[in-house]
Amino acid sequence: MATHSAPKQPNGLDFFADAIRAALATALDLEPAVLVLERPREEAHGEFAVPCFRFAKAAACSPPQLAAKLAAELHIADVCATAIGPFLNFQIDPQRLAYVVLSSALTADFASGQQGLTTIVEFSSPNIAKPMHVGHMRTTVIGAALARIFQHLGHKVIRINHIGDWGSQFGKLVAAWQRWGSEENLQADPIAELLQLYVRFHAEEAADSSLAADAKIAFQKLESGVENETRKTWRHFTELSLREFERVYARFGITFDFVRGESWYEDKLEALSQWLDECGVTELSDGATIVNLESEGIKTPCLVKTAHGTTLYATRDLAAAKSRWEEFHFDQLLYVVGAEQTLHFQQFKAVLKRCGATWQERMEHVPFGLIRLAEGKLSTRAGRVIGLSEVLDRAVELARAAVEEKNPQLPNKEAIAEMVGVGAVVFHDLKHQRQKDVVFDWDEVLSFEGDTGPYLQYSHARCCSILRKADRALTSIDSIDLTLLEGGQELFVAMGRLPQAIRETGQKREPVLLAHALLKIASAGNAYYRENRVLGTGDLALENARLLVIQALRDTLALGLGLLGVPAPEQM
RNA sequence: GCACCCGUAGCUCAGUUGGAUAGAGCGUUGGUUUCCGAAACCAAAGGCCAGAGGUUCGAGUCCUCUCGGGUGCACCA
Repeated sequence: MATHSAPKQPNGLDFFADAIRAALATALDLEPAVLVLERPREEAHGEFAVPCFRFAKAAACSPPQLAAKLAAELHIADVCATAIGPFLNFQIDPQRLAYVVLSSALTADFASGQQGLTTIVEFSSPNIAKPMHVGHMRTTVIGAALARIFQHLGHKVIRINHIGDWGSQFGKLVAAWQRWGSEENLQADPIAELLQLYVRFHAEEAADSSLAADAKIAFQKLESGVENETRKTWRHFTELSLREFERVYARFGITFDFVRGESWYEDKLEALSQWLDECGVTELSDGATIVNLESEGIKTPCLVKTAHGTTLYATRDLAAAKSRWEEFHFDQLLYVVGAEQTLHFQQFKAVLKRCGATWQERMEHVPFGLIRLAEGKLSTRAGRVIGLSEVLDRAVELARAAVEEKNPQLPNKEAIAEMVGVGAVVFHDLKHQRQKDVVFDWDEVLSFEGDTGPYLQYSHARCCSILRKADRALTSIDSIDLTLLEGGQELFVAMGRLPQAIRETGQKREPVLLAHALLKIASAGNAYYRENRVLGTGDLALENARLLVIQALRDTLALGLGLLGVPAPEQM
């Protein structure tokens, strides 16, 4: 399975990187693919660097000698090679760099690719009957960003929301509902009522053993497949919850191709059990059905059925995986799920491996670190939660105040505040490396200055503002005199690196790479239009040239923000 | 007890698959607005990359151990 995405035409700095790699490969008699172009530490040294240490031995000379030799021998169009010690640096002709980067940035498929790969991203996956809290933020935001990025890279992307709508917890919920439920409260605020029931169940469970027994029976009734009162209640809860989730997704601008709860795979569970038996991997242990995984180096066996015959999380995930494979024949299936479930994914992949399902290699757990509060781990039961809507509301509220203060004359301030607030929250999440735990800090999430979503949005809005004031049709790049552009090198390089950043974001499943590439672009952009005034210079040719840069910058920021899921208002 | 993840500036984080003098933001200090938007820009100060060994031309990055934080380890999801 290929993981690299080749753009239709090398764009941005890839255009030069490919040429450099090809020339270097010929000179060193190597495959271009093995040559990794690095970035010189000093920007003044050029756009690309190749340390010559590893090639020196084969060339029978010292690294500095090799670097010097290659610098003298290589002839690459519009690229100048120089040696500094053992480092071979490449500088792109500024004129040519500006042309290539600007023209690629102005095309709709900038930094895209074309591949027929099918990528499934499973993300968000909240549990019915509980509110979405900050803990759901990471999977939702990271998953949605990865999905958009793979789509941009040319994959056929299938987004699946694997709603937690099945399992013994619903037996508990139904049992609690039958004892204490109030239809009136449920209508008024469904999630709050369901949450209250859930919390109460756990509070009273220890003192009243009949509760757990009732819950067990309720789930058995649910799993029996027979239409009954229990099932009706469960379906009602599900519908109410989904409606709540939809509201949050709408604010994030997220849609799914399939909202398939665990229950969707209900009728596939029996066949799955049979399949596991046929594969000869199941065995009984203390009454439960398990798959021993010691042969795969995993000590804990995978439980696929409880002693009282009900299915488990792993059972349903196995059924889901198999069903997806049969339906989509995916090239990759990414599970954007918290790192605390690493063992679960190792186990259930190992089960499939034991069954001879080679396609399990295409499945990948994309783990992320926990969001914790300063007071400790999030806990729905303990009431230690911050609702996702609450976070968004507070961010929007602050954004509203900021807009009111900085730009009171704007029309549709409310819509802009929503975009800024949501953008701040989303970007804050994507700014962190996936695997690291995040301590939730209101001040940080709600900050609009520095390395933040609103900073990127501001840069974008500034470009929009300049273009709006110029109020003219953009001249074609080929009729523009790019020699008039003196500065901007840093900006062009930053923009030119976007294709690589997007590619790597996909390969490493790490949105922080794109986030940082965008910050660099915005920062270089802010410096650019500060130093190079666009309008009112009295030189029309110069204005048009700079306007083109602003247009390319705006398009690039809009592209990147769109991929991350940060809204890009034209004014703010 | 075993396994996995994390430890970089006062704080929050990057660090180009092992390369050149470790970079941003916040905060601190100082500067920039008769000029396309100051949610911005410019500059200064701030580091024994948790600690100790090892691997090699070269280590924040790889290996081993120690310390500190987090997570998981059979009928929850």
